[in-house]
Amino acid sequence: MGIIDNINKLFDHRIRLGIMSILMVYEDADFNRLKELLNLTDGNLASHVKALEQAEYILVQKSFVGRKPNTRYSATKLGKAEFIKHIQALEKLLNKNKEN
Amino acid sequence: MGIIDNINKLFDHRIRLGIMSILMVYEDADFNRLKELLNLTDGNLASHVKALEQAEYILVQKSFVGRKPNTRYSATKLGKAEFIKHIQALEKLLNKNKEN
DNA sequence: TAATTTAACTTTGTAATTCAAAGTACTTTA
DNA sequence: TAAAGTACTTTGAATTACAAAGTTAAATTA
Repeated sequence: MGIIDNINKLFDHRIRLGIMSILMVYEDADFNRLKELLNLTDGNLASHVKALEQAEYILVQKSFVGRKPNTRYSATKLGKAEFIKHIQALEKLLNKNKEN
Repeated sequence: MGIIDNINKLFDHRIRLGIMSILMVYEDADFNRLKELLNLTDGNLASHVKALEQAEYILVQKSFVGRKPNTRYSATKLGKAEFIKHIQALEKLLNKNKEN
């Protein structure tokens, strides 16, 4: 088993990593907040959240805020667990052989 | 400026991240060591080290060890500096808003 | 000396990924 | 009624990733 095998390929991209790290800090974030924080086009954001949604790492909730449609995203239990595993794999990789 | 803009695209891939993290810990590593540690095919490893070499993040040194050809890779000053910047950007992203 | 092996690639070709831009549907605001 | 906002989907081009096979050159083994 290689040392990078525990790195989750879905998180091995700055945008999805960014989305998840935002959703680890905030309970939820809506489409436009993510778009602004990550500086993305609509289509690009949509495709990345879709990938995370299909993996069931995030939950999508549609509603109306006032009269406007609003889509909120939040990390699922699975998503949070996988994200933590990913970070631990990253840390392990980066701190490799500091002691042994 | 988005919060992921300081993530170096060259390092935004588990294999190249793995190569660099190895070369941050060890002065150098040869082709077969990297191949084994990262569990890669020859061609795949060759293409990733080439990308890092072209960016001048790693240095390639060919020699003979005993009677066998041997290719050693080491991180350049630039590579080390960029890697550290990348890790700091990662940490910043992952610890986002822990205090503010 | 001929065949095989090892090291480190390069080439090839396919598949997947990424992304901007444009298009869509619906609603609301001017 | 026109323009703008929300959240997409579609399109298409470019890039990237990867395994597998081929290559080169030297070394070893038969």
